[in-house]
Amino acid sequence: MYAQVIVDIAHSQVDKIFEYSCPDDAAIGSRVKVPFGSRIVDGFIIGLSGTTSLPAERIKPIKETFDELPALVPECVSLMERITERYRVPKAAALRLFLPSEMRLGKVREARVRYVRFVKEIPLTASAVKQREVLAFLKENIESPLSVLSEKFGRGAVEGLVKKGAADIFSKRRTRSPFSDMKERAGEKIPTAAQAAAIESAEKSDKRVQLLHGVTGSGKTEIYMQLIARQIALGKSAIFLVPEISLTPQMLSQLRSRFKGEAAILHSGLSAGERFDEWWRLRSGEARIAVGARSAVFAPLENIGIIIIDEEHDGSYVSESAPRYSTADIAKWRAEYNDCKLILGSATPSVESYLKAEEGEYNLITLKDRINKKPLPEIIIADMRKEVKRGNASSFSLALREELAETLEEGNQAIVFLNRRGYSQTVICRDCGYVAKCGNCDVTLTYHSEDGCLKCHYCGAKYRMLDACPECGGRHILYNGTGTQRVVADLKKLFPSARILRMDNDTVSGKDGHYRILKSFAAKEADILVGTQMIAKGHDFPSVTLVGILDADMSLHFADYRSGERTFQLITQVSGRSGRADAKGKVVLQTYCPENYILRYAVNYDYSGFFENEAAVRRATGFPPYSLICRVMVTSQDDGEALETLRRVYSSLEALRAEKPQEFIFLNRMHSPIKKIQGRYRYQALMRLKSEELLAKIYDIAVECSSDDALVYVEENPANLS
DNA sequence: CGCGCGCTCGGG
DNA sequence: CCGAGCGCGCGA
Repeated sequence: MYAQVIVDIAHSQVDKIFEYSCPDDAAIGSRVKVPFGSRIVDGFIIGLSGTTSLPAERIKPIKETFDELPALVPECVSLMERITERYRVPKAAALRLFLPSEMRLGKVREARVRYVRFVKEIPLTASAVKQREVLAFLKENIESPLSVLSEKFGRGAVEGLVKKGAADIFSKRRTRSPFSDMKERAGEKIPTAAQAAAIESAEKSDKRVQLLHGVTGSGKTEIYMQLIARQIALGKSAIFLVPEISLTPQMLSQLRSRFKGEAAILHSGLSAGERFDEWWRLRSGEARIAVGARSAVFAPLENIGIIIIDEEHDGSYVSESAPRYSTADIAKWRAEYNDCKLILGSATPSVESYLKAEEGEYNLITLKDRINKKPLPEIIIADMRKEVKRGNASSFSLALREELAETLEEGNQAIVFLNRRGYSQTVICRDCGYVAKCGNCDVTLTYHSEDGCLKCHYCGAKYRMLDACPECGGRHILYNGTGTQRVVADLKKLFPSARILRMDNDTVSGKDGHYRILKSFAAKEADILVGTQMIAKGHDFPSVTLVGILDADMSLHFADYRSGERTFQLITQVSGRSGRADAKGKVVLQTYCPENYILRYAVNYDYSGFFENEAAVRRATGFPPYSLICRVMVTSQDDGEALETLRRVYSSLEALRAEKPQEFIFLNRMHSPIKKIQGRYRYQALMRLKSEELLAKIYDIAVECSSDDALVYVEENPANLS
């Protein structure tokens, strides 16, 4: 028997299939060790054959096979081919996506627990009191973990018995089940009429992809649960994807209570061992529901009955390192392979997805009401220009202050949202205009009051706060712009007795940093939660009746074709946090341009109005989804090398344009807006293309121009152009 | 990717 | 004449 093997070296030069001889029981998908040149490397069997075209003397045998069950399910081979074709990465790089990283590095093995078991009765001397006790215990219980026995009777007694042959030690695989200590809530709910209709529509539709557009609080989660439960009942498996930040304990406990051990959680908060065990539970069939962020789309499941992507518009579904896959693409391929439905759910679908639904490619399912027709919170616009005129220079409008006071008085909770970490955005010298910047990153530094230093939000570097301007020596240092830290400080002054929590990248450290904060807020240990982006998503706080959005304009003025879409999504998502239980919710939206059409639609919860307008703008200006924006990034530690590489990239692109001028709407090259990040210089070629036709060739150019000194990569419709 | 081979250049 | 340095191609 011969095996086609991909060696686990992600490099274009060894990106080919090698043939080895193997035992007849070898299986496709197995991880193996093979001799390769002068060394032994890991590899994957992706095919088997009885014959080979190579001369027998060149064929070497596979050294060993790793797992009793092939790590890759058969579908992986076809997915791997699609990934390599679409994103132009080596086969090994594509295959690596299917394994938890800790498995490849061989760092984690299965966790094993040693057990002691009863073998036979033996005579014991009168003095062996402890051993007699152990033996009696074992006869009663047949087997028991070694650690338990050792603690109870002492290690010596146990070992004595083992030596005498009365007991023996063996080991069992242990599953490090995360969240096993979580309280379980009530199980099944009865779907509302609207939910039942949505479920039926999704199941009956003849379209592969279902776009579930439901306002915040319309009960999408329950629909997902029901859809999953039905597939599980049919003996199939399911993948449920959520943005990393939505993997809250609430959501996990809901899944656990509903599906018990059938659900396996894959996310970055788990320890390596936990992730490894959860992964194997899926692979072995012990669990059939994979829940997780982006990478869980590669879950080792067979016979998939449904794939769900919640908050489908969320930016975290695009990988930011090679291969820069789009989760929806992979999910579509898997849905095709398994002939099952893909559900995209959101309160604010991406313009791209909604357009596909309108054009009939996706089936559109709409939930226009909250559960029990609870009203959506009222959004009050606070015109900050008037506040300034009125002499109010603080970050809080009069309206927000009044609403905050009222909320606190009533014993309810409030969320204050703004999209800036730290205390103040920039530190400027008033004398000469000097702005403090990071040495590695060409980015302005942010002042953080708690440690009294300047931080770079791109590389995390810390600098000492300036006493004087390094340029002119002036001592008039100005803190410009407001961050979360400052908002907390200001709120404390306004409401001295209020308990305030802050949640942003600086306060959520470690494995369960943000769970701790959210849990504490949910337990009403604080009255006001101040935070960035990360508080916007899917959390359910029944006592929150007020949401303040401090700088709704911030994201609006970004030089990005999606800034309107993002702002709309953000306002809708954050507003959705208010008034989820019985009390009526309110939202105060502070802005300097209340007449902006995006804000108008957001205030009225008018998604279709927003969509029609936005789509018309995109069509007229030739922006995605009516075109494809493509950026080829070049980065290098050496400025000259980066520039030289960009020149080569650009001339190849120009050659491509000469071939197919009608495909290019636009092509240019430039410095990246941020010239340096983490010590690497950045240049880019930016283009707008009519279609995806030339994408493969552009990826090829990137691969060709990439070298040891300069990294070249392609981004499709990049989320930001920094 | 990591290795070995062979070619080239420079020192003695 | 030999040893170090580098580019290339190979691995099954």
